[in-house]
Amino acid sequence: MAGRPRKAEPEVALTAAMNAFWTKGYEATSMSDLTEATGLHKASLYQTFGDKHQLFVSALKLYFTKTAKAQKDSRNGEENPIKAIKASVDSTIDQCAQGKGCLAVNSLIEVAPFDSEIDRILKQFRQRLDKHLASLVDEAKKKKLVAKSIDTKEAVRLISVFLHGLSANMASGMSANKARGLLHDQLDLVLAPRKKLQR
Amino acid sequence: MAGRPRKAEPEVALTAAMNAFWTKGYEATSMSDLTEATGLHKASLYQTFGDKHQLFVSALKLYFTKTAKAQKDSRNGEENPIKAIKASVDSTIDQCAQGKGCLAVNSLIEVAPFDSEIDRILKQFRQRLDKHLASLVDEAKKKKLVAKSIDTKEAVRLISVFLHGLSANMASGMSANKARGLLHDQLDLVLAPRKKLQR
DNA sequence: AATATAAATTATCGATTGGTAATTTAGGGC
DNA sequence: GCCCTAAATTACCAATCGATAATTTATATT
Repeated sequence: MAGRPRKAEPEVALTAAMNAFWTKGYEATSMSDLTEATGLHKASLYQTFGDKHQLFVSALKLYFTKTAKAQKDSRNGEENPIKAIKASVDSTIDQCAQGKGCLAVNSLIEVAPFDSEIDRILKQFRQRLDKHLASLVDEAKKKKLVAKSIDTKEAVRLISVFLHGLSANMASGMSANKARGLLHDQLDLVLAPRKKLQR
Repeated sequence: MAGRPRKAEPEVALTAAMNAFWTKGYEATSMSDLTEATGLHKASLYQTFGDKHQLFVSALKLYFTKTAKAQKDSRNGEENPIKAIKASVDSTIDQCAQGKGCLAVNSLIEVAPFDSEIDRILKQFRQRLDKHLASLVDEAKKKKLVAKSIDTKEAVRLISVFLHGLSANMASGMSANKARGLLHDQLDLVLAPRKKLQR
C-alpha cells in the first residue's frame, strides 16, 4: 500500500510556503524561493500542491484558518465584550509582524485586483472578521457598555478599515506597540465617544 | 548640434509608465508592459530613464508631485479649514482609482520592505501629507472649529492610517463614494466628537 | 525476497525576464 | 552638399521563470 515516507507533513511545508509568500509577496516569490523555504524539491511541490497559484491559494486558506483560530482563542474566557473586542483586534495586530504586515491585506493589494479567486477568498476572510467583530459590538450594546445609538455595521467598518491601514503601516516598519496604541484610540473613538467627552 | 527629434516628451512616457506600475504593481510590470504602455522601445526606455528600478523611482516621484499639486489645488480659496481638510482628503480618495488604490500605499506594501530607497521616498511622501493635514487642523483649532484639547499629531495619524486602509479597500473594489462616506465619518469622529454627541 | 506504491530526485523544457551592443534614421549647423 | 549628434530601432544575450517527464529511492504488504 504505502510508498516512500514523506520528508515532512504537507502542512509543515505549506506553513513554510505561506511565510515565504507573506514575506516577499506572490509575484516576487519564485519556485526557487519556495523550494528553499519548504526544503522540498520543485517537482515535489508540484506533486503535492499543484502549481504556484494553487499553492498560494492553499497558503492563503491556511493563513485564514490560523488567524480565525487566534481570534477565537483571544477571548479566552473574557467576560467583558469591550475587552474581548480589544483582545480580538490585538490578535490581528500580533499576526501582522513588523516589516511584513498582514498576508491578507498584502494580497488584497497585490493580487486580488487581477485574480478573482483570490479576491473571493479575501472577501470571505474580511466578512468573517467583520461578523465576529459585529457580534462582539452587539454583545457590548446589550450589556450597555456601548451606546445603543451606535450603528454596529458602521462601527465595524471603521475599525476594519483602520486595521487595513495599520497593516499597511506595519508592512513598512510601524511597531506593533505603536499600532496597538493607535488602534485603541480608534476603538475609543468609534465605540465610546461619550467616554471621550466625560474625561 | 541636435540629433533626431524625440517621438514624445519624456514626461509623457513617464506618466504612462507610472500608470502601468500603478495598475499592475512593480514586480508584475515587465519591460514589455512598459514598452507597450509608453510606446517606446525597450532600449529607448533604458537610454532615457535607466533600468527598471530607476524608472520606477522616477514614476513614483512623478506621482508624488502630482498628488501634492492636487492636494494644494483642492483648497481653491476655501476659507473654512474643516472644509479644506475634507477637500484635501477627498482629493486623495479621487486619486485612488477603484481597483487600483493609491500607488504610494501599494508600493509601501509591495516594494518598500525590500527597497530602502523606495522606503525613504514613501516616508517623505507621508510626512508631507501629514504636515499638510496638521497645518489645516491647527488652523481649525485657531478658528475654534476644532477643540483645543485634540492632539493634532494623533488626529492626523488617525486620519492618515485610515486613508491607508481606504486605499487598500479601493484596490479591491470599494467605490470612491463609499470610501468618501467612511472617510467623512472618520473625520467627524476624530475632529468633532463633541458634535457627534450633541446631535 | 518480490512486488506494489508513493514520495524524492534529477534532468530538462520552452518562454520570458531584465538588460546591451550595434546599427539605422532623422534632424540642425556649417 | 556633408558632417555631427541624438534618438530610434533591431538584434541579441545570459539568467531565470514556471512547469514536466523520467528515474530513483524507500517503505508496507504479500
